[in-house]
Amino acid sequence: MTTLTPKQREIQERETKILEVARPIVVREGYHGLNMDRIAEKISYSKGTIYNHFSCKEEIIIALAVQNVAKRIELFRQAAQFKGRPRYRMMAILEAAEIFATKFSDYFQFEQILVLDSVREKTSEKRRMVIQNCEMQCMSVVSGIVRDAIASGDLELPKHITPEKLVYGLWSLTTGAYSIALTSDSLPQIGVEEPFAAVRDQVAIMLDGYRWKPLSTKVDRLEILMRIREEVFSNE
Amino acid sequence: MTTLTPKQREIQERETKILEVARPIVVREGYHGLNMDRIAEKISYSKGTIYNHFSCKEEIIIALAVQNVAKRIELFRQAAQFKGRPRYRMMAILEAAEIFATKFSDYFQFEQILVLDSVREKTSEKRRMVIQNCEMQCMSVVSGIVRDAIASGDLELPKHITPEKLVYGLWSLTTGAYSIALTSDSLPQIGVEEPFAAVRDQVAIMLDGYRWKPLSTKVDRLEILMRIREEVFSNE
DNA sequence: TGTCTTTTTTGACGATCCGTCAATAATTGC
DNA sequence: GCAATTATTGACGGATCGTCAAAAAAGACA
Repeated sequence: MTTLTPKQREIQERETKILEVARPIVVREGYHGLNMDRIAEKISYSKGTIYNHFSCKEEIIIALAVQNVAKRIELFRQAAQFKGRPRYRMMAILEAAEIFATKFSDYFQFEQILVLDSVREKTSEKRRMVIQNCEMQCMSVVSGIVRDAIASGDLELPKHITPEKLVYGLWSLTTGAYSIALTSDSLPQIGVEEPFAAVRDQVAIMLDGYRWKPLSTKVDRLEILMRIREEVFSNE
Repeated sequence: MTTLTPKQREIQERETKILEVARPIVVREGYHGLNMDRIAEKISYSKGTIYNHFSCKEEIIIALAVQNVAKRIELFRQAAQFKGRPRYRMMAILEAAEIFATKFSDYFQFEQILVLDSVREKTSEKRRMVIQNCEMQCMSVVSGIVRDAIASGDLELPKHITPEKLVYGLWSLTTGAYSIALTSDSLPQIGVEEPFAAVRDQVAIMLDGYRWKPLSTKVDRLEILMRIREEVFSNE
């Protein structure tokens, strides 16, 4: 199990190497910039060998995405462990999402490519499941916090709204905002200079809409944010 | 100006025809399904002729998007004319966005293709500007409603929050939600069966977070929604 | 070490699609 | 009706994909 023949090691290292070479190409030149001959040349193996690892270039792109999702879960789990009331832990989650969006911004590019049906079609069920699974785990961490808030009395949801719907709202707001911030030219034009700060405000307002205590008006949000950064994400 | 030679008419009609043929291909088979030879065959002209109209296939896709954006503005303008307090007019805007997302769902597919840098790069500045311009007009309709609400005393924004930031929040929330609803498989799995209804709830909660009067708790939202549908969108 | 088997690597190849352009056809102006 | 202009055509060169038979390397075993 643990012992590998030199050959097996070589193969494994080569797979890493392929992804290492592919990543900056996709990031800098997008979907069209990536092509098999180019990778082959860069890693000094023939094209056929790459096809032994990945059945098509779409598989390489989804593999790059897979490399990142584990980090996303890790950040979310760390955030959830912040010592404080559920609403503060939720603020920590938002901070985790922001760190992920900035430090691993590659990921959003891969995701943008992968939402295209014509690309997605060619990827393996297996890798697609890994990504979906991670997404669900993240959401489950978040809905856990919502449930804690309900249990502690800090939050009372309207009748027909489940914790999952709240999570759907936050997920939509943050991913929508990050994707607009990354791709749209209109934002600075309408005077939104710091999209991340703006998102934090919007989320705070949304949680206030739920009357999730303590309300943002009663709290020094900046101070909490600093504590989160120090206590949970000092290494990021 | 108004009179066209038969030849000019033919050319104009052919351009329409190209888009007519291309649209269902892109919708059904995505970016990769669309190719020039196929269009040429379907419209019974040679490939070269298509290149007289569009410099590349990316231009065809952005032209398809352009065909729809006018409708978006129209829907938003209609919505803004709803007779009632600003918050109800904002609800009408949300209804407009929902109608656009359902009746013109093609558009979101085109948009998903067009956010890719490698695709966007090949499109003309001119068509990109048309789209951005429409987007800005829509946002300006919405921020107009926000200003009306402030003027009438129904809404008071926190110090550092501009009407545009509020619009950014709503824009993020709705586009994020629609895009997740269209592409993610996780939604039904976590128990969110009716994404559009969920979005309406989330927006209501967000506006409550702003203390935008009348609060959703004081109002029969369903009744207002019915009135909006009847008075403004009965033809949709 | 030598030989046979299995696994891995290779790159030439066919297929597809893009975008061009010189040759041809149609239209317009006079 | 003829010359000038404009539009159409499809063969072509170029890029890239993914395959596969042949060659090379690795492994098994005496």
